[in-house]
This record gives sequence, structure tokens and C-alpha cells, in this order.
Amino acid sequence: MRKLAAELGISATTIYWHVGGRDDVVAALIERQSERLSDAAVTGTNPRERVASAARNVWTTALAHPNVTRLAYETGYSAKLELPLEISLARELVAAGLDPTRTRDALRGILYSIGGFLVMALRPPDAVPADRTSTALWGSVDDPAIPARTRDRITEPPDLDQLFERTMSALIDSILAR
Amino acid sequence: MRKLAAELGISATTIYWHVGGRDDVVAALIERQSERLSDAAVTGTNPRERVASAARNVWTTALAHPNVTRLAYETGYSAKLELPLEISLARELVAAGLDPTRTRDALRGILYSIGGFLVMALRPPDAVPADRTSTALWGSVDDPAIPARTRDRITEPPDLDQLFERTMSALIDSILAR
DNA sequence: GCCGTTTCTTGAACACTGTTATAGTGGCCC
DNA sequence: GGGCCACTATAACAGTGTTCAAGAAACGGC
Repeated sequence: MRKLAAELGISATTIYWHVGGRDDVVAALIERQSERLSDAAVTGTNPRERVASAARNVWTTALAHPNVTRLAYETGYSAKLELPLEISLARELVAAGLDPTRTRDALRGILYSIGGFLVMALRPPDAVPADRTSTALWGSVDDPAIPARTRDRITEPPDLDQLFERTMSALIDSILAR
Repeated sequence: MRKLAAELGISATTIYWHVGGRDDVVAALIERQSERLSDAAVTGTNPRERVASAARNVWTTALAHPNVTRLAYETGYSAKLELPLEISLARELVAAGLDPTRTRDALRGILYSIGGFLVMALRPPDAVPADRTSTALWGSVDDPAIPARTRDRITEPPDLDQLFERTMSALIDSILAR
């Protein structure tokens, strides 16, 4: 707050008078950003492609605005920020012919999985020191059932985008197969 | 720190002298807990079941100890806490015949998805006020492409355990199918 | 032009974090 | 008893978000 005020050349209390507490500032910021996100286009000519596209939009949009996304996540405004994209995804699931319950379960399942990927991708670099990372810890794993070559491979971080695509494909295939 | 010290009937500085800073206290706590978690049994008679079991262990163990899991997550010690269960999961993937790269990708894909579910399931109740929840926000969604009945269904939270099982099945099927 | 009210701005302060510097207190060995 | 060591506690520092009370500025009525 003080830092933000200093950057604006005003006093912290002025922000409190005009906008409100930290929470209100964040809320206003998220509100603005959310409106800008509403127009991510869904592409594809069949349900599979279109659902995948809508899901990918959540992922790429978040990656394109890491700071806002982090801030929203840390303050509990993720849902507000993502809502337009959630709606977009829900539309495609409905269009694919899913009934209400399956639509909800598909929507939530996809969103939760995306959330997991985003948590990994967007964590502030200083939140987890390098030596507490899973990849780092695997370096000293010595298990007879796990070949050294596999162990070393696990030490290297995966290609997040590729992994995301594959994971989504698996999920969506399963959802639309029924 | 002060609160913990008061609970123990000592002064905060005493903790600093004996254990160290907050980070050291958390690290010691996680270390202890991690040892207890190492012996979650993997069940099943075929790769599919055994991988699913190892993945489920991560999920159920975290749900069984929400406070430690949250603390570990917030302080960047998640990997340290979960490592035994990650190893257990990797063992099953190797046993299923996956090569090093596929093992890594499968491991990470599964873990990231579980992470997303855990974030949703374990968030401290006060972190996200009820009116910022996705389910709450969907209550006021009015989209011509989404039937009211579907909209209302999305308003209700899904069965997390069931959704977890289905999501894992889809992922594991896809991983082992190649 | 002056006065009074409302609108705005501000420095100081509060409560709360994690952390540390300083000043001790107690016990042990020689 | 003297000197050293292990340990404890009080007070303070720096950093959050937030509020209070006191002013400065703008505005309107006479």
C-alpha cells in the first residue's frame, strides 16, 4: 500500500479514502482485467477441438498475464478473473451434448487440472527455493525399483505446454467418449 | 511464532535459539510428517489399478492431514512432504513399462492434476469469501447458450472424490494406452 | 471578500507479523 | 568463589495493512 502510494506520488491514506483497503484495490484491478479477457476466441470445427480450445484459452490467458493471475489467486479472486473463460468452456461442453451434471463435472474436472498446472507454472520464483523443488529432491533419490536413467530424467522439468496439451486431450477424450 | 511460544509456555526467542526461524520450524515439522507418510501401501493386481492406487495415496494422504499439507504448500515444502508418495507412484509407472521420458511426463502430469484438486479441496475456508467462489459467481451467469438447468447445476459443488477418481482414470488410461 | 461546510490529504499511530540485540539467569567445573 | 557456558526473556527493529485526528483545499451563500 505504502509502496503503491509512493509510486503514485501520494500518501497511503489517500488510497484508502478514494478506493478502499487493499482488498478493494485488488478487486477493482481484477474487475478491469476480467472484462478484457472476455473475448478470447474459441476455434475448431468439432466438439473435441472446440472444448480443447476453450480449455487452452484459460491456460494461455493466465500465462500471458502472470502477475494479475497470481494476484487474483493469492487474494481469492481467481474465479472472478476467469469467469468469462469458464463460461466459454461451459458453452462448448453444452454444445457437445453433455447433460447438466456431466457438464458441471467436466467443467470442474478440467478447471481443477488446469489450476494444478497454473500453480506450478505461475508460482513466484522466490516462493520455493531451488533445493525444495521436486525436481531437485529427486536428484538424491535412490530406489532399486527406479533405474538411474529414469531418475535423472525426472530431475529435469517437463515441457509444460506439451504436457498440458496431452493431459487435456486425455481428459476431453474421456469426457466426450460417453 | 509468539503464538506458538505462548502455547508452549515459553518465549519466542527460545524457539529461535533451539530450532531456528519459522522456516526451520516448518522444515522440521514436515520432515517428521514425511517419514510417517512413506508407508502408504499400493494395492491392485494390474498396472492400471496400481498406478491409480499410488496416485490416490497422494490425494487421500493430503486430505487426511489438511493442516500439514497446507502449511507445506504455503512454505514451499510440498515436494519434501510428498516425495515418498511421488517415488511410490514413479515405481508403478516404471513397473508398467514406461520409458524414462514417459515416466517423467506421466508422473508430472498426474501430480500437477492432483495438485489442482488439492488446492481446491484444502484451501483455508477464510481464504476465499463465499461470494468470490466460482460456484457463487455462476449463480448470476445468464448466457443464452447455457440452459438454466445446467447453470444451476454448475452452481452446486461437485463430488470431489468421484471427480478425482474419474479424472485419474482418464489420465492413466491415456498414459498406459500407448 | 469573508465564513462555514464539505471534500480531500496527510503524518502519526496502532496492531500484527518475523526476527534480532541486549541483558540477564542459572548451573557447572576448576 | 571465579569464570565460563547453556539458556531465557525483555525490548526493540523492520515490515505489513489499517485507522485517527488534524489540518489544507475547494466550494457555495451572503
